[in-house]
Amino acid sequence: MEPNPVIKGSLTTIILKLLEENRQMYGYEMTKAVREVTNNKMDITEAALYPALHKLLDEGLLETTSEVVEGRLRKYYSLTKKGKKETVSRINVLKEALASLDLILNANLGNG
Amino acid sequence: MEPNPVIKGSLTTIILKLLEENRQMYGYEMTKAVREVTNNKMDITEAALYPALHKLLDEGLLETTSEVVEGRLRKYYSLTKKGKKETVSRINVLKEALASLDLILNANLGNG
DNA sequence: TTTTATACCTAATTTTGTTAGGTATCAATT
DNA sequence: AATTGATACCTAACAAAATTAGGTATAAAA
Repeated sequence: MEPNPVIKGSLTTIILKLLEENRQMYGYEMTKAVREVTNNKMDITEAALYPALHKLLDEGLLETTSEVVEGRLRKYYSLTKKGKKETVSRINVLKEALASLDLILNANLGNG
Repeated sequence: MEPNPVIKGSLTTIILKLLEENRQMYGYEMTKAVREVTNNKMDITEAALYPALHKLLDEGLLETTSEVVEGRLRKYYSLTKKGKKETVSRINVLKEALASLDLILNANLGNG
């Protein structure tokens, strides 16, 4: 059972959604959370995740605090004020896009 | 009302889906069909569409026949045998990915 | 002591779509 | 007669985003 591909372009919105529901999370935790809620059907690779997190930081949507827990570094991410606004907006955009895609995949498109 | 972004990676599957329900279609017709079923919310640009069609041709999933209708060229695309199989598979993969994404966007992901 | 899980990361490449055009026909408007 | 809008095909340069394929390091378990 190979995991579902991450729908391209949705990764940053997934991150924002996770942080909307959790005050703070670290990267590795996000990968586990996604596997858990999707029953291991979706796997966020770290090679995609970390650059995405850094981009969201650059855009001012996230901020970080670091901690050492059990001898290992954890970099916690949380939404900035700007990030909270943007999250609502991006989730809506994605949901609308998904609704359109559902129309195409499920509607009757035939002429004959 | 700006159109929804086309979810990246879904374009070729959209094309295959259209051709699964219509024996043959030409490119321009596909752009109109998508606008119609999505109430103008999704717009497939021709600059994305034609390269995607050519790629599917190269993969042996589509074949073409050309016609001149009212003085203008129409290049009709249809699914090959291989294309029909692949269509079923790709639609399933996309639907599963969408289901996982729905879980993330709608599920309760919070710990606190 | 080697493997598994945790935890961070980058570089090169590929895939895919966007931006910004181009060509040409036909019908309708000015 | 000339322009505009719809039809109908297309490409080139670029950007965005993920994949492939690594790397480093700690701690726990086998």
